[in-house]
Amino acid sequence: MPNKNSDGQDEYDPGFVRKDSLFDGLSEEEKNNFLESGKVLSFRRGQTVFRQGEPLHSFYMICSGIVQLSRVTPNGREVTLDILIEGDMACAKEIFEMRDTHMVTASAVKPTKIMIFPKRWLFETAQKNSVFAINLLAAISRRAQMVELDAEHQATMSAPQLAACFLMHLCNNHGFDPHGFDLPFSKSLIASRLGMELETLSRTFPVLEKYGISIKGKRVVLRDLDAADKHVCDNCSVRESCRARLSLQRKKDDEKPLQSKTHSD
Amino acid sequence: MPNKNSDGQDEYDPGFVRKDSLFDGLSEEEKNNFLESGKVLSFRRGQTVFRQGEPLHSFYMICSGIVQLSRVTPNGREVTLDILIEGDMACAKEIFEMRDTHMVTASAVKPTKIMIFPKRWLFETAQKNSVFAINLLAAISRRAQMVELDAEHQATMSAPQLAACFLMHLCNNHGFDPHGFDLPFSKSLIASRLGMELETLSRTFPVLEKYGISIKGKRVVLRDLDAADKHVCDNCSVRESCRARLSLQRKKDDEKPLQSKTHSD
DNA sequence: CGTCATCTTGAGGAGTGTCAATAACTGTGG
DNA sequence: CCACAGTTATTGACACTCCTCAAGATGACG
Repeated sequence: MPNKNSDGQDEYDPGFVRKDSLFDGLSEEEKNNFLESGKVLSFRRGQTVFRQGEPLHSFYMICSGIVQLSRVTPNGREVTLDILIEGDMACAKEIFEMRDTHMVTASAVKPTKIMIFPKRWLFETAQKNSVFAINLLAAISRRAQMVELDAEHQATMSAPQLAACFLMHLCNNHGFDPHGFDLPFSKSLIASRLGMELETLSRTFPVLEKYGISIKGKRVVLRDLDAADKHVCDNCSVRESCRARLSLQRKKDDEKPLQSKTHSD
Repeated sequence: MPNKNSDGQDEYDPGFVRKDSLFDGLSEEEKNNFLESGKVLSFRRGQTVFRQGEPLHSFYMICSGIVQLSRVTPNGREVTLDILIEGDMACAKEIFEMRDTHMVTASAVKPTKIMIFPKRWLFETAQKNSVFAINLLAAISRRAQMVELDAEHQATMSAPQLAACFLMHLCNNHGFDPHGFDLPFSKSLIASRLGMELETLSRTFPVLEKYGISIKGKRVVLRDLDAADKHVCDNCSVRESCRARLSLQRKKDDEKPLQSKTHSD
């Protein structure tokens, strides 16, 4: 259970600020100054962070946990647009688009801590601090590029390819060991994220064995990244990242044979 | 044929700077100052502006004409990611992502003029001028939102719905008269943009009659926007825009019965 | 050990992709 | 103005992928 301070909000742990963050290139002082504008809230598994159509007040950064971004389309279908993890941000797009309502619904997939900033803060900081503005541009651009690549995948890849690609990315983004890791969320969520039905996803798993990927229950093993690569996207260059991690892992294994980074939860 | 000045580049006509442009909120002086950093080049129908994989040097703004952005996927399939028109920009994403090569290929679909800025210029201007930076953030955010909505459509809509939605957007974006306009580019391009085969697109047209949309050759008539709306996306709120244009058109028709804005070429 | 949620497996059908033949349009040269 | 070739689009037949509905299987947890 998280500690609460006098305001009733959780104390924050700035450790989540990693990756290619908005605070890159800022002094520790500036960074901490910025972080004080936000407050950290905790969400239970299944709890809604914000809902599609509600007024948009804040900018969000995920400190820990997992958040599903979804939309209910006019036809009544639910689509998962993204699955956010530690270090990801939400609603920057909408804020700079000057929208006043949320386009998507965000809900915690597991216990999650989120840092929340007033949207005015984001806007004004981008105006005042050019380093921050450039970081924001980079982050939003990166995200836009990912979405575009995603759309390309949907258009050109089969269900098994999509699944393989997703698993490799997952391994990469979460820092899992390709030799074996457990899915951090349900297969239904994955299927929804990939724009396919759960049944279709299930049926891809036997096929993926051929690509050197095996799934038994929640357990995933990426055995042969080369084989996988033949059937999946080069663009993502996941293989390279995964392989880098693999050899890193091997070195670590040599040094401390007992260490396992699989469950970082 | 465009005039050439002493540098061999075409003279520019800043009239293309419309829409929710990067120069919003800047003084005429600043704006013109900025425009002087760019030069306008002309491209023939079919000519390549830049190619996927080539080094990325510039930021682009379309002055007139139509540009197809496409990618060849690792499987060898070509996907059309976007179709740019007057006022659209290209490569901002890639520049702020710090990429050094082009992700996509751009080619002129018809005779096209493009204003070209050094990528350093874009970067430095965003750093120096906070209004410009915010405009950039807005533009990239808007684009990202569109791509996301597009992906949602691909995932949830049938081929006829996609086609109907595309035609309504087309009418809207190009400022055509819903009562009747000619497609400004080939149906193959549209099919490729919608991630479907030309044959599939062709087969949607008879179906679209039911939705109040008729296509005969290049001629398109959006007869019943309400009927179309029932079968297409609410999100896009194309109907509203089209309807606004419809009543605008009616007023114009009342005033000057002979005017026709269909062929703006 | 039963209950609930999550997942797997099966059978059938709708929607698209593929291949191939035909038709319409576009521009060129006689 | 017409015949011609080249491009672009339509139409048909068939195969394949994925969705839908339905029935089990597995796993988590009290």
